[in-house]
Amino acid sequence: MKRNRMSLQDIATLAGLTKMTVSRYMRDPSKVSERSRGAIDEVMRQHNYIPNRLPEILSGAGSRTLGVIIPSFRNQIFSDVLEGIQQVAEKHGYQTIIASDNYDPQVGQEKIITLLSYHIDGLLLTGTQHTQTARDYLKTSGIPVAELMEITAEPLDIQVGFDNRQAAFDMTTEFIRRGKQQMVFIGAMDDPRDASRYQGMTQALQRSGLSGQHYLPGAISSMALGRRLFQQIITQHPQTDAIFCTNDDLAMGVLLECQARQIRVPEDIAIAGFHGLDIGSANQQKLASVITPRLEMGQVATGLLIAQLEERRKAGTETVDLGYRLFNGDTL
Amino acid sequence: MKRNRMSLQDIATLAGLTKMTVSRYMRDPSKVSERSRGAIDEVMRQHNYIPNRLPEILSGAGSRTLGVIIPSFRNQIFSDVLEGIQQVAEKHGYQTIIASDNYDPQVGQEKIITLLSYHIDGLLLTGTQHTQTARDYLKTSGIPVAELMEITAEPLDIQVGFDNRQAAFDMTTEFIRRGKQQMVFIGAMDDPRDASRYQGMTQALQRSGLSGQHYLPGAISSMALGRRLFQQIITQHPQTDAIFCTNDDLAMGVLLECQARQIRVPEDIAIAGFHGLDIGSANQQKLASVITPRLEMGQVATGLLIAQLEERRKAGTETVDLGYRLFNGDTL
DNA sequence: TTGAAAGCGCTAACAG
DNA sequence: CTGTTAGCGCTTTCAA
Repeated sequence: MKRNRMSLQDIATLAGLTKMTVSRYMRDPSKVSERSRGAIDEVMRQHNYIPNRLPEILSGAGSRTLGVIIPSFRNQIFSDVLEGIQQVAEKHGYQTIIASDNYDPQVGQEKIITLLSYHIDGLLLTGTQHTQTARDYLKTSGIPVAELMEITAEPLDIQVGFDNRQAAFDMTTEFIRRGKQQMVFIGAMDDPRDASRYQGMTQALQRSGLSGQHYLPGAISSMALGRRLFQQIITQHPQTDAIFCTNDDLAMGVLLECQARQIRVPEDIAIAGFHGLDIGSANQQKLASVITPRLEMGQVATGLLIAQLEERRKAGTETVDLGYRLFNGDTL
Repeated sequence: MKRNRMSLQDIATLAGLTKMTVSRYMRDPSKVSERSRGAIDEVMRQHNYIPNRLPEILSGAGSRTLGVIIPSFRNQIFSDVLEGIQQVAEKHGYQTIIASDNYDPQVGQEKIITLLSYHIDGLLLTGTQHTQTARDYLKTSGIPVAELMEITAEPLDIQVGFDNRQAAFDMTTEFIRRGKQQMVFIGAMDDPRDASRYQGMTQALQRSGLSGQHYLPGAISSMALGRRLFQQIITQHPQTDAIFCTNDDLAMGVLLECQARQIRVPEDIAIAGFHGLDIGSANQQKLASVITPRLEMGQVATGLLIAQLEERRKAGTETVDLGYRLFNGDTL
């Protein structure tokens, strides 16, 4: 019932050896004599020794720990990415320390510094929007960084994502091809991904001499939010014939509200979402969406990050575009 | 571009002081002279000093870090709990290290030991099913542990949850009150919560001289899974008139499949889910469900855990039952 | 107000 | 095969 945990020294004393022998045993039992092994085995079994990773990390060995910062836990998108990260990290024996920044680069900066103070070996970030201070710290730290979900011209190190702008451009083009003319974009937290998607839509519209509206609630997406926003939209812009949402839950909310109002989808109003979530594809009337590789982004980014760490090469920058797929469903 | 990060010593040398003075400055700038303060300020600004938390933690101060183990990131239930944990941890200046055990107590045991080796101050676990070895390590470590999502007779320290069995009992009673006789329970990963819920249903049925079926796919719940299982159920037990699911996504899958098959809900088949997710309550036909306090469980458990840590009292065990609410919706 | 010494628990390097 | 020494970078304590 002691306040202090058992140390290697304690084990060694109990086994009549020095901590060095016990240390060797821990890393590779075959490196100590049969005799010692038995003695240590016995003591260990009785005392639930908890290894202490800190001294080793403190003396400059790696920590086999990756930092992860996501905007929010309450968004399935990032849960999927996290799952991918965990899978690969676990496979390679890496721990993860996860923090969330609530979509705020300033908070993100603090989290980055905190994670660095724990001696993480590498860092996975969402998006490419970081404060200058954060960039400075990251450069000083010298650890490899992976940015997920977006592709930009200037990766810090590793970048794994897809082209949000192009995806929205393509989906919008599909709306137009089907004769829709009065499009509205519904965003959520107004993060850079939302912005790129809106930009893509605008560009596609412009190419056809059209223009569109947009709603940026600055809130986390949900079905309830989608319903609420659609009520607003249909009042303010009754001529709307197409709605493109930055997330499938928003789009499902819109779809349900259309059903409630006897608005025909897609004849009166066409709807598309983003990400290709279960919620949309399992629906009776399948939701059109841009299917994104969320799990894969986590997996690939973590794999590349660990590869850099293991090979101890600080390779040049590396960008992987995992692409996306348009799913037309029944709402387009 | 050095491989080694800057230490307090380095800063001190550059500022013409000793590391002790810089250390004091870091904790409280008013504890050093105006002169020193200026010198340190200046050096700091130029070098992005990253504090090193390890030495302090190593020498026995707390780490202000909590460990968290959840079954999976791909289940909104735990994302909500996580969010609650993060909110409170952040407010009190605590970091979290999060791991997932894929619903496997054996994996959970490993994760517990790993987290302990990082000197966490406290630990939040999902559920109350732990290996004996895990229990031994936890006791030896002496840190306070919070168990979430369930209420049992023997908490380790803190337990924050609700009565899964009673909740299912109550919901089943409601089914029966409405004349349903042929109930089927759909579980997911067959974790102890699933088991308690199934038990609650069985008890309520027995009280009325009824019995029920159950399906335990051993997979993570999803709408698609719900649809698939319902197809099986309706084939194998065509007389089924009520379906109770351990999660709302499963229930929504069932509901959609009913719609596809022109089965009237709730007249032909009544449906209820569990947790009260957006997906069910935002639906046109509102899904009956047991509404659970997921965010609150995370918040309350973390608050209690931190309170114990700050007061340095290893209080006796503490159990908080946050309850649940039945929502009858339109499917009952 | 500042400095010097000791120590947290481990492992790398070197000896025996 | 096993032991000894030194050191990672802080903070605590004691001293000046």
